[in-house]
Amino acid sequence: MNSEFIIAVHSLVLLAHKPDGMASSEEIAANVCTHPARVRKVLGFLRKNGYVTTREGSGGGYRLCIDPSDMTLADIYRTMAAGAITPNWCSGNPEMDCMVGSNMQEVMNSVFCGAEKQLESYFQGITIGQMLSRIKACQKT
Amino acid sequence: MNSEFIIAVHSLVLLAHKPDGMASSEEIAANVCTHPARVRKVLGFLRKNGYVTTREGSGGGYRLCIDPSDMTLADIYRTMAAGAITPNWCSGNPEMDCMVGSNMQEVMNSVFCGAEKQLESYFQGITIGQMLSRIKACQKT
DNA sequence: CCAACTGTAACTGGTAATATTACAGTAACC
DNA sequence: GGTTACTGTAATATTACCAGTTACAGTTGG
Repeated sequence: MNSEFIIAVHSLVLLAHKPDGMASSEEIAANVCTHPARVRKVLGFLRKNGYVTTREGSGGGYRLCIDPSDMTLADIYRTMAAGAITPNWCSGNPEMDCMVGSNMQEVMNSVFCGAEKQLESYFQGITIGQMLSRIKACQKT
Repeated sequence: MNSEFIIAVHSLVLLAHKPDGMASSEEIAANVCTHPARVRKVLGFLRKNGYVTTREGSGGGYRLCIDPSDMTLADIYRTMAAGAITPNWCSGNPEMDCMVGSNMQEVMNSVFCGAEKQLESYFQGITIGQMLSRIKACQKT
């Protein structure tokens, strides 16, 4: 899976956890363990999709603008990592004489298309709010 | 997805399609569009898992030794690409003070563990025999 | 012995992913 | 109005991974 998916999810959970729902790219980067520039890039995508608002300038940063229980991992997957499990490497070749070799790409494609749908429906069942609950549950033990 | 998974599936479908169920690495490689050495490596794994038998020496090659309708993509996934969708990149750090940053790895891990299971159950419903049927269906149109 | 294979390991080159740097633009605050 | 603290974005290392390739030892049939 795409690391940008991870960064997006982690950032949103962090924002959901903060009392004021706000944080700067530097603060998020320290928590995620990556570079602030990457965080800005990822959260820029999330802004364009309406999941966070940003404020530039001093005292600025990112703020969650959707209820954490209304945002699922499927939303984030579609935004940040659609097609991530479909391989970029292709076997066979449609020009080929052999029936197997010439049609494998198409069949393989339909298989992974189904796999994507399967994965999305799984992610559909997990919200940012639930992620936060799970984290709290970890903490207690 | 791992390209070795693709090569494995393609090779097995090809073997299932051949009347005598047998082919050399060179023949398979030409059909898959890759190098014979890669095919030998992949089919070596399949041999170790009991899906094909090999014969070295002149006139040798690979032969399917399981009924195509008994072999599912899930079997191949577990052999060739287990953990393929779980990211190798980790956010957060268990040593961290913050509750979110310190527990994110564990929670993210459980999420992807579930995703793997979901994917496997999808692959469980697709056999090599069905793949071959789908290819034949493509050919007709 | 020779030819045709498999089984492996090692090396190469290209490409994708991550980290880093840099700087223009913007807003708060004194 | 200047300074400080941010975002937005592009460009540039740097690293890691992956497919392709080569090479050669081992095996088998003729």
